[in-house]
Amino acid sequence: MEKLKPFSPFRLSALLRQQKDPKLALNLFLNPNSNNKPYPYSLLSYDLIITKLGRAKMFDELELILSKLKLETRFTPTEIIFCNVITYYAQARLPERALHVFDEIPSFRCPRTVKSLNTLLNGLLICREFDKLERVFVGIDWFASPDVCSYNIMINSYRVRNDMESAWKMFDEMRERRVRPNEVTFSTLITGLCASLKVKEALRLKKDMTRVYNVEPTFYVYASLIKGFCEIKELNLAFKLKDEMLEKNVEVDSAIYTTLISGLFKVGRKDEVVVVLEEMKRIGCLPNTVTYNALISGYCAEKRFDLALEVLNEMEGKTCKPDVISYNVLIKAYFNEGKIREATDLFEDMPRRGCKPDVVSYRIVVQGLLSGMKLKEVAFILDEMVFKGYAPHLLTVNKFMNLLCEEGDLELLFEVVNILAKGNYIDTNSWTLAVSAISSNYELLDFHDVSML
DNA sequence: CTAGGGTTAG
Repeated sequence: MEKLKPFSPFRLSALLRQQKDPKLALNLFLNPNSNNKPYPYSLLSYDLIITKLGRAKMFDELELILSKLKLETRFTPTEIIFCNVITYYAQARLPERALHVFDEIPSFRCPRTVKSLNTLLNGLLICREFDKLERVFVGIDWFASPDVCSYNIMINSYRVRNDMESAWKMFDEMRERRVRPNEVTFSTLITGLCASLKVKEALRLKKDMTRVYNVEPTFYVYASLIKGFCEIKELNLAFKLKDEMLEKNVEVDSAIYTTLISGLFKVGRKDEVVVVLEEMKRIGCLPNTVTYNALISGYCAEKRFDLALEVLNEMEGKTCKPDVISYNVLIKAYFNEGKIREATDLFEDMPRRGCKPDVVSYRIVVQGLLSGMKLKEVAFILDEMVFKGYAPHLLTVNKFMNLLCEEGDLELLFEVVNILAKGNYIDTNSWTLAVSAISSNYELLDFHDVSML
């Protein structure tokens, strides 16, 4: 085998940067030369390989690199490297390892600041480790003095738990400690208020943030408020906020417009939807697939299947193609209206139209056929589903098997048991039910193989 | 990659 050529540290970094495969990058990193002299790695090459291994969740290999880095004496690693590692562990839901990395930072001769502390706080929030989060925050002064970002993470941790009272306590504490709230602080609080439908209160806070704290509302503030007002059916106020965004040159994107469109449908003002679409066109905001899906969903709710189909067909000629959700919405709506034929036709047409049905599509079809008492068809779809490795919904399975028992269709029940057993999709209760139904009546079945039971 | 948001299916 040809020996690997030695690389200069500069060349090694360049090669690492362009190597997409993390395993090959690791090989490159570990074997940069053919002689046995210690290799003069650069900090950049460490940074590159750590990033690649972290993104690939190759944590054992990452730890190996870190242990090498710990022995380096020619330079001091930057704190940002450890921030990255903490975040990789957090995203992989490994809070203990994230904590461990934080503890180890000093042993790399790297000073720990509020930056890595905040990364750790946010990592614990990502992992939903609220107790650990609180414990770190309470002892925070031992490491560093909390800044506005630390407080924002804590406020957000209470917001995700719908504990706005504690969020406000944090807000008070930060002011006592002379940490000035910023636009993130207010958008987090406003989002929390809107989520608990205290939209008017949220609007008041938007006024106060400018008047009292001299912080201008951001895109995030508007997005939350518009959603909030749509939810409480105050469409006029939602539109007023959108106009204010345009006035203040805060970018209005298609998601904001989509919120407004679905809001209009919800209050039965579907005639105004076209006006919104025209405005989007006028200001150069292109509707995306989600916008069109909102239209399909809205028209379906109005039982205007003709219009919904029109949108779907229009999408097929556009750059934003219909996705699996477009079809699922329409199929579900057909079933709800008892239009079983239309629903199954569209479902079966999906592959030809270039869209693969997903587990949700199958669940919708099973549920729909079951409601329509198309029991043989349910069994057929279940078979296809199990073959594709999609898990049927447990409650639907139980309902179906119960129904077959009640109907006394033991033959079909037996078939369904065979299908579902392949994917191990039968729970204990349904097994008991099926076994007792079939075994107490097996002489009625026109086949004899019940050995599998 | 120290912090925040909104849209469509189940």
